[in-house]
Amino acid sequence: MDHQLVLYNTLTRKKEQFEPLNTPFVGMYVCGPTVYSDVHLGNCRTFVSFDLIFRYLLHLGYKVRYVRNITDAGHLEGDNDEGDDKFAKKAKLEKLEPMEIVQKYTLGFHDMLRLFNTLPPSIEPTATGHIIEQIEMVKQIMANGYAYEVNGTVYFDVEKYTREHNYTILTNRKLDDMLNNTRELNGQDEKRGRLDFALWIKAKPEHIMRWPSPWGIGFPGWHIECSAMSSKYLGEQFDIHGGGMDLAATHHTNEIAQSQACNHTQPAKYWMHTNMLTVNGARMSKSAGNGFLPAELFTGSHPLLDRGYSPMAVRFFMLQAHYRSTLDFSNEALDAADKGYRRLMNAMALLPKLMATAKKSDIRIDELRDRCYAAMNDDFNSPVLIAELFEAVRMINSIYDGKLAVDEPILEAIKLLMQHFVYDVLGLIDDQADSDDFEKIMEVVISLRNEAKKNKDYTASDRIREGLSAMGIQLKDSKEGTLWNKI
RNA sequence: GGUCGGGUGGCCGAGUGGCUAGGCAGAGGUCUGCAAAACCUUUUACAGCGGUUCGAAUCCGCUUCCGACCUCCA
Repeated sequence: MDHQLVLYNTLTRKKEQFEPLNTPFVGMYVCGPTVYSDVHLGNCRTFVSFDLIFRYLLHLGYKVRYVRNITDAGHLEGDNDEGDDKFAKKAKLEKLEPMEIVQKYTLGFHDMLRLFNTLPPSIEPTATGHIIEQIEMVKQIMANGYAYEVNGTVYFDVEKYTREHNYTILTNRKLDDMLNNTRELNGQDEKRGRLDFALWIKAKPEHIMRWPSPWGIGFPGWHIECSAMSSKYLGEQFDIHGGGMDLAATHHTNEIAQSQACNHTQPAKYWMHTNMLTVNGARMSKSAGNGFLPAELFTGSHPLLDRGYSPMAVRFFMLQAHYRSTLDFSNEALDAADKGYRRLMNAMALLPKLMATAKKSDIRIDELRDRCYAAMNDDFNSPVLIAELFEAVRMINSIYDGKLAVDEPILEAIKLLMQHFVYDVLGLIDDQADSDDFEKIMEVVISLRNEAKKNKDYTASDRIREGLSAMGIQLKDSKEGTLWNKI
């Protein structure tokens, strides 16, 4: 691979040269959603971020196997291995089977991500589909001496693990502080150590999602599924493990411990964490009730939203910030992003209309292309990439206006550059593209208006323009002809 | 309380020891029947206080404010 891709590794807390374990193959595992409720915009940001990463790795020519799980079992309300099962609780609330809940929100999740134009992962395994693998992994961890069973529940022995390994390697927290700050053990707790977590949980009689195991009827703990499924599909060691930053401290820390205890190896070479979407400075979260649902986002039917925004405008908004920075949501910010997105798309629409007129042009397109790659190679810096692409937008507009002359090879290079970065890497598409029929109707309307203009019948031409404007179609006259777009 | 990350112009958001990020908004201009778009020019910055340095928004220290994680969340 001829590139200098550098990415930030949470494990080492610095940017590192990206060197896959087995070039050109790349294994990437990303923690997917727990499908017991609608995804909100914050969830989507994470998956859009990893979509950008996936797309860029593909663009560089890697053969990427992208695995993203669906958590459909074992995720309790309290992470201290207590509380109700999320699916059972929701099922009771909606008077449905737990798997109906899973199906409903899995479909909703897929619909939402399709609207954001994310590429589907190579494999999307579910926790319930891998109970056997999880049981096998728990057995191996026990055999290796890092887990113990109490009354049908199996716990991971964190204190034993810390004697040989660095449990907090991912977050660099001090174990003593964690021990002092962890919630008091309640009376009925069976755990030996307060940091121990459940690998397998005994099902109470009323618990619906249940499977037989060597320790009795029960269900898997939340963390074990990712360890079991990532090693099944990507091997005991793979390249990239990703997820939201909020997962690093608990979920990913436990994943590393489980894999290490089972396979005697670090599961992933690079750990990547995406930052949170915030609203008025506070994290968008399910419990805070400040999250937006798809329908609310698109229609603007939420108290915090002034109007609706298209999924592509929102994707552009997200990509204008770096994935490791928090991104603050506001109507003003979305409005600005929407306009910038339209400016970019209008330039893309102009691209096929451009003509090479010069024998030789002095546009330095190769320098611009180098800067685009440099931006993405620097830890997937999409905001800088977008800034560079706006350079190209200005070029495209100037060429169209006849203010800039371009020769054939350079014009082709510009087209290819935009194709690659706007469509392939950023994954943006024009959400206002219309059917051929509609395009043809508009051609007729515009030619009628231009005839009226030619005859200086401005009353007629303005009536046409105003009529279209009332429908949300904006006309733009120029020497080269009349363009239109929807507002 | 512990750990970590931030405070950049009207808004969003990159950058990071010396060279205009970019988008949106504002101002002026070119073009145009008018409008819009486009193009050109342009105003407003790096939380505060010290220190290092020829030079700091960028490094160091202190102060202050905000956020995240430590409890379910991407």
